[in-house]
Amino acid sequence: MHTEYRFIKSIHDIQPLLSSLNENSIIAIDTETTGLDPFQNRLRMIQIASLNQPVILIDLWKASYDIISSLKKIFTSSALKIFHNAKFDLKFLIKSGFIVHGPYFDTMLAAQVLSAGQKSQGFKLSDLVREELSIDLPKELQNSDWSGEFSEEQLSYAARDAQVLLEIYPCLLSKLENAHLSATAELEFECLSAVVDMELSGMLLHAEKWAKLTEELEKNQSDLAATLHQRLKEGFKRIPQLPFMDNLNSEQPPLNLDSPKQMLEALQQLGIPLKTTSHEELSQISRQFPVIQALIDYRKVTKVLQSFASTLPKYIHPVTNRIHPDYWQIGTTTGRFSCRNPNLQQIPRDQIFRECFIPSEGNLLIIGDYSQIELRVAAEISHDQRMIDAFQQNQDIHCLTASLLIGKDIGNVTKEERQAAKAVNFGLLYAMGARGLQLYAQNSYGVEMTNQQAVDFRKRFFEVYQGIASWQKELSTSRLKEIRTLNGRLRIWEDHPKMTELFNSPIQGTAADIMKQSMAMSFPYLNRNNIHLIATVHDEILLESPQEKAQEISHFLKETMIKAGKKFIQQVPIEVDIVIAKNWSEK
DNA sequence: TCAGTTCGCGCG
DNA sequence: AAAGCGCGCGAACTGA
Repeated sequence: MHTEYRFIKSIHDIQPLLSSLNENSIIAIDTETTGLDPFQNRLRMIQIASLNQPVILIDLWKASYDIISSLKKIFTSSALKIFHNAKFDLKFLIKSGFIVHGPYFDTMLAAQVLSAGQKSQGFKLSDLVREELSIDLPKELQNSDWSGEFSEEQLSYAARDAQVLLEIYPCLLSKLENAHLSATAELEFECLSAVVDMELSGMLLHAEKWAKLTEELEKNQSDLAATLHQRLKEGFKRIPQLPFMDNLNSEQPPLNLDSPKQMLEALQQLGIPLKTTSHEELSQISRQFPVIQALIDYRKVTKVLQSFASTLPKYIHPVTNRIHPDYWQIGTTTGRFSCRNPNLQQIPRDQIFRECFIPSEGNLLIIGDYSQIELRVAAEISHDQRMIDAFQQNQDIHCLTASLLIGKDIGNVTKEERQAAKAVNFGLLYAMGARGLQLYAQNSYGVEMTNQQAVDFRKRFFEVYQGIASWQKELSTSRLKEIRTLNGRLRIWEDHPKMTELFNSPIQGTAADIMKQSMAMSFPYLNRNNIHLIATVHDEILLESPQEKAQEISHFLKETMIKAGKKFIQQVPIEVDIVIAKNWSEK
């Protein structure tokens, strides 16, 4: 494959492209950098492809002032800008001082939207080119070095990567239209700037506080390990013929407390009836066996220690002193974000962890949280009149469920009853069984219920919320193999889906649509005011704002989040809780 | 030995 | 008839 290109030497070489730009222009942009980290590595080359023109290549390290200012004009023009994984290029462009304006078309996001959750790989540029153009791109230059002189081969590959974007774009565009996925893709593209800002901003961790916390947890862990050993030993003393006895008395670590396999074996030998050592099974018998409670306690602290406490500091960036995770816009089959390196979306809720996430000097956090968004979406989608009425009358939905289930006046519902109803609401919405409900209520909300109670609650729930019941009934008899969110986001299954997945997908997915809409809608204003998005956790947005602007910005965020919700949800009001805080634990 | 899988568990 | 869904991560475990 040969690509015509022009290596820009002077302002005259870039003039044809610049002067041909208008609001209908379409350009494809790719960049080459000296590495993957926008804070430590440098943007070297920019390639721009446009219709009926050779690809232009600009060596940023040698570009004159004139060329740079031409580039600035190109990036802020209203031309459609096509990228593959725009997030990467945009981060480098912004760190290099460029302002880049949409509209964007991201070929990677487009392909992911089109795949509708059917595959998790195969979104590399070369994959798309093979699929859309039936062309096998020659192998990428292995570890290509973009910090020295360019070879002819490097230049030609660089140009080619920009050129093919222009060629696969119409294919992807028409596929999106045919699949009625344009709105979904548009929303993803409109989100891009917000996601870029979020990754560049990252979050600030109070490192000293965190270190102290880690120390305490480590002490805690060794105490709990000792307790667990002690309890195991006590158990085996009563059954002295068991082989583990010797082990436990020796100096060597008797058995690996972290090994599910070894623990299962040991506990079974103690006569404790277990099939696995999952928390679910353990929690049921923790009262009868002190050793089980000891294992649960040990595991809890071990988990947070190895997953968070000891690993998080490794992610503090040497340049910014902040943590910059990777967000994946289509990291999940339903449309939610996923987050990695580290996954800030699963920092324990416990105050001792979250209070370590703080704003920088002179700033405050603004935390916006959609209230019961999935239940509101469910009411909207299922048209359940009782649930819709409840939300419209601003009733507490969990109290309402409690009062309806137990036939009590809504004002007399106790805290415990509300907790139980919360479990019922969230569980049964996605068709949890009675057994599951019972365990879920216990584990998530500390609510004891008998199996019979769970069966009754389940029955009552569907009598009371008939709209939910008939919506589920309709779906489960439909034999559908695909389903959409309220923004038209599609999920397709290869085989017949589990009903539970079919129920959950449009609800979780619509909530994700709303979150993305709110990010897209709020970014331009935030950006103008120099306010940064610093995280998003499914139904929650975090901003960092100078103290003196916080009031105004929090008001704006709340209104924008509600406005975003209203775009998809009309029958039910959207509620957003806003907090201005000195750390992440204040919610 | 090492890549891939499973278990268990943190979050929403 | 019965059925929680969506992730990422670390350690243990499996298989060639």
